[in-house]
Amino acid sequence: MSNRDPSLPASDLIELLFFAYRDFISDPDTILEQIGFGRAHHRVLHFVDRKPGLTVAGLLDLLKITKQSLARVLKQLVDAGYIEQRPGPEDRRQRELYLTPKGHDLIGKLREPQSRRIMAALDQSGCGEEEVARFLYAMITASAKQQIGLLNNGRIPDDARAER
Amino acid sequence: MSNRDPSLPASDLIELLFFAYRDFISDPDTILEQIGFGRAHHRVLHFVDRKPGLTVAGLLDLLKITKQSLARVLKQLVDAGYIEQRPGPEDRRQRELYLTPKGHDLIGKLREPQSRRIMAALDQSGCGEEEVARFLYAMITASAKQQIGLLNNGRIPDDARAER
DNA sequence: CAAAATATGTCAATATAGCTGACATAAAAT
DNA sequence: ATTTTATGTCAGCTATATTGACATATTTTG
Repeated sequence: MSNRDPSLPASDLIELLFFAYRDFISDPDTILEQIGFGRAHHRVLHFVDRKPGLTVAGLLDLLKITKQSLARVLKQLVDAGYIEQRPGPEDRRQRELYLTPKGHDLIGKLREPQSRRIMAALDQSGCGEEEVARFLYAMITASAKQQIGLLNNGRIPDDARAER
Repeated sequence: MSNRDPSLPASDLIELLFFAYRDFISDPDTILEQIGFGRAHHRVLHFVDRKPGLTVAGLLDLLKITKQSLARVLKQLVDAGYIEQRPGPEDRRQRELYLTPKGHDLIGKLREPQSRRIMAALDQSGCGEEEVARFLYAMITASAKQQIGLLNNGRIPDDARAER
């Protein structure tokens, strides 16, 4: 009954991933648009929230973009009062990044529809959160897994360790 | 032990989805870059492969981009011999789109690393393909689900129907 | 201590992929 | 015959990325 090429399994999943991610990412877009921000701002807010005190270099490493690309976005976030920069306590060249209350508020609002969509999908599909987390974690390239480890202070998401 | 806000569950999944999708999409990017194409070309090839004879309007609807945005990409694909346009048999204003052998070859090469990554992730995570398909399908907005139905000739991916 | 390396910021030019608006053409529908 | 539809195309705009060059403050190193 399937019209899929059996020599290329997972072809369905390729397409589902495209649609799922597009719809998933479109939720916060509406909110961002209203305040003149884009996805780039969202990502910065997300990671600074996840790792308060993250440095500019750390952020660049996570986002895998250039300093110049980050500069504009970060400046807008700082100027608009969503992010605060503090000189690093050890190394005063560094700028540690922190969310302001306004920043916390925004990332919460952006997270809300995405969280809601995920919870609904888990519910409808009958999949467990750890299960899906294990799959997604396994989709990630090794080098990025390290970064996730750092974000989680060494804690690996759920039980991805159980990789036989 | 988690540093997650319990009022916002699925926060882990939000991040995992970001990394997973980024790495997933980066696989074909390398191949595309070598021939001067981008992700937009990939998407067009994918959907024309999935639904041979797709019209321009149908494609616009799937991609949710404007005619003007598609124009450049489609022209390049046609000019370079990856896609063939034929006037619609019923309505001669329409341009039905088909992959040429060269187009089939390319989409196959683009699909390969993605397919490989997915299969490896299913294997490592111990998740079943249908399970993951059910979750991803549930992540998709209702209107887009209809389009997937059309692509599959009415067949709903795996058993997403079993949505209690 | 002087020199080199590092963390960050900034200026300028460029590319890609999207957008809106306007208008053209051919074919179909009314 | 007129209007609507499917498609194509021109022009200009935006967001987000890029590279290269250079400036500044601070830390590290010889």
